[in-house]
Amino acid sequence: MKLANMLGERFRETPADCQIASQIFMIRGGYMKQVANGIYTLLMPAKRITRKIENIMREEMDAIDGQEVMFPVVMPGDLWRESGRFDAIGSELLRMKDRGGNDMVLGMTHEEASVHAVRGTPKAEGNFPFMIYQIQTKFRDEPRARGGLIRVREFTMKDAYSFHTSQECLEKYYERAYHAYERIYARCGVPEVVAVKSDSGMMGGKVSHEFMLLTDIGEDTIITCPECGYRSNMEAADCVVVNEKRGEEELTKVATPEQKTIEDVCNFLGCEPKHMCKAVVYQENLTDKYVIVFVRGDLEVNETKLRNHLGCEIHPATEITAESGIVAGFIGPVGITKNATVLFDKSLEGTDNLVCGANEEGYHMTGFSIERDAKVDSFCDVAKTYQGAICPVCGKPVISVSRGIEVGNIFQLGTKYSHSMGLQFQKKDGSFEDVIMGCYGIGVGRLCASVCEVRHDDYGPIWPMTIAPWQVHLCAMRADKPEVREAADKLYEDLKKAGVEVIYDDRPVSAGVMFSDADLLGVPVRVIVSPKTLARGAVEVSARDKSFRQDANVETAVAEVKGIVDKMLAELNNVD
RNA sequence: CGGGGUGUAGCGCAGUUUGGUAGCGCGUUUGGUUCGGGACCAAAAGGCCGCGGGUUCAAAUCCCGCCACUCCGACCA
Repeated sequence: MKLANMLGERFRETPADCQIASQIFMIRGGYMKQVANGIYTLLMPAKRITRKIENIMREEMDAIDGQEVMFPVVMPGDLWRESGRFDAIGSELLRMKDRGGNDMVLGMTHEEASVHAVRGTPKAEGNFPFMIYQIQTKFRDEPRARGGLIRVREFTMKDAYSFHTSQECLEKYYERAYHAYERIYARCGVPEVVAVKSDSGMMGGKVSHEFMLLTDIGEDTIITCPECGYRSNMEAADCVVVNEKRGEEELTKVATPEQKTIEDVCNFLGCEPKHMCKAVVYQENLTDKYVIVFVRGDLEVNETKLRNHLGCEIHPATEITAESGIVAGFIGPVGITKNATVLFDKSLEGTDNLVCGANEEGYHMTGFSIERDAKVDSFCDVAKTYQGAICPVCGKPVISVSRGIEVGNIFQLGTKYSHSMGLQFQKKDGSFEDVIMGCYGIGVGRLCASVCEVRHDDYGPIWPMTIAPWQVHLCAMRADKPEVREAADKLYEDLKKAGVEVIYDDRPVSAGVMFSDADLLGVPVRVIVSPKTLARGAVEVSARDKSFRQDANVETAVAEVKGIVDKMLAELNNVD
């Protein structure tokens, strides 16, 4: 490909709307163009990268016996009614009507389609397990797309669905998929991607993992234990604390006028946040019923865990009415209203001598001891863990909090979809049972942008050889000189003949322009032909990551460059 | 969905307070001189000033409405 003829403009200045490195470089480098909020056209460089990522995924899915299929983008609403998700999912599911007035949906995930594809034909136990996958467009009407390809509304996803006759079989296959995922990330040049325990959310099912690339621009919060290797998404992380007994005191009501927040009360009474009992008020979405969560004063509520504990959607209380008996700012466990669900987080277990609200405007209690003063049937785990908290696995107080981008996930779905949609298999004794499912997804564009996020310098991306848009960037400097033109043109043709992917820049531009465009395209190997190099019978071969820079003889350069490319490919592809 | 910001040439921006018919840098085109990290000189092309309505002799500028993009938050397989 000649750079001069390639569609896509490279910019010197950062477009105003770009925030993060991958977005800046992919816009500035002419990889893509935004069409609407969260919707992009991928131009040649980005398309070539994503095609290579897709092919790696294909190879790894095929290697675990996946069968590639293609589900429809547009599906009848009735299919989604079968699983209950037509009504359960909010407006990120784009709904529309066809000419006959029938509800249709734009696919945001394909569990329903996969069950539809599998069911109908009676399946014998012996036909299991199997996995089907596709690489296809998804549309999710995100409330807030941002960050270039990291979070978009329309994107390409590799999604896979496996079908089993037993939990053991699912677990065995889940392990294989997990391993295939590790290979995919390693081959794409980001072996540092880690799997973390995750919340299953609307997908249903129990066991699930997210594959995370740790970086500060990530939107997920990741909990890791450097001692034992425990890793979890914050949403699913257990919070473990130890409370030391302080010695019981008498429960006493004290005046705390206008002191509503933890900080206010601590300053006013001279106590520490961890010696307070904090109340956080939510409401159930459907009923508006109040939910009061008591948690240790220095901690926060993990709303995902709370949602799972209650089994319903909740939101922070918008308006607390007088009739509710809830005195905002002064809520405490003693004499708490009956008009609310009251939960105690286990961070309060074993605490004594705390400060809590008195359920009366302008008053708090001191000397509150949880076992003595509150009748707690059971404590639940709904607190957010924190930096330095106790690891729930090894027990050491070394929990670390960091940020990550979710570049893939795997779920043990169980029978959620097979049961609701009538997908069963026939056992040897002739009876029927629900099929057990797993599902496995990776966003292609997000992975591409994520790699850029962690593989770039000040001048542009540094693409790993396996997914680089081209393998070699050939620069002809002073192509107006016949000897340069001749040598560079020949090199271009010979490299192509040798099976090397080359982007060829023979434009009559200055060295600075040529090099900065090459930096933006991030091709791992650069070959420069110039009067200077030809004078010594050579071309210059260098690495985008600056790991080497050397001369190659003009006559033998093709074989040498091909050797370098193959070596770089092999280093990434030879995983475990 | 709540709160901010911005829409002027392909990109980055000024002009809006105080109304007078649009400008700068980069890029693009042409000619010339340069030539290993975003060169220089000269000439040129390129704009329904987001859209609709209003006020006015006159609107990029003032008023009303809408739309889009964007940031923070809520939400998120």
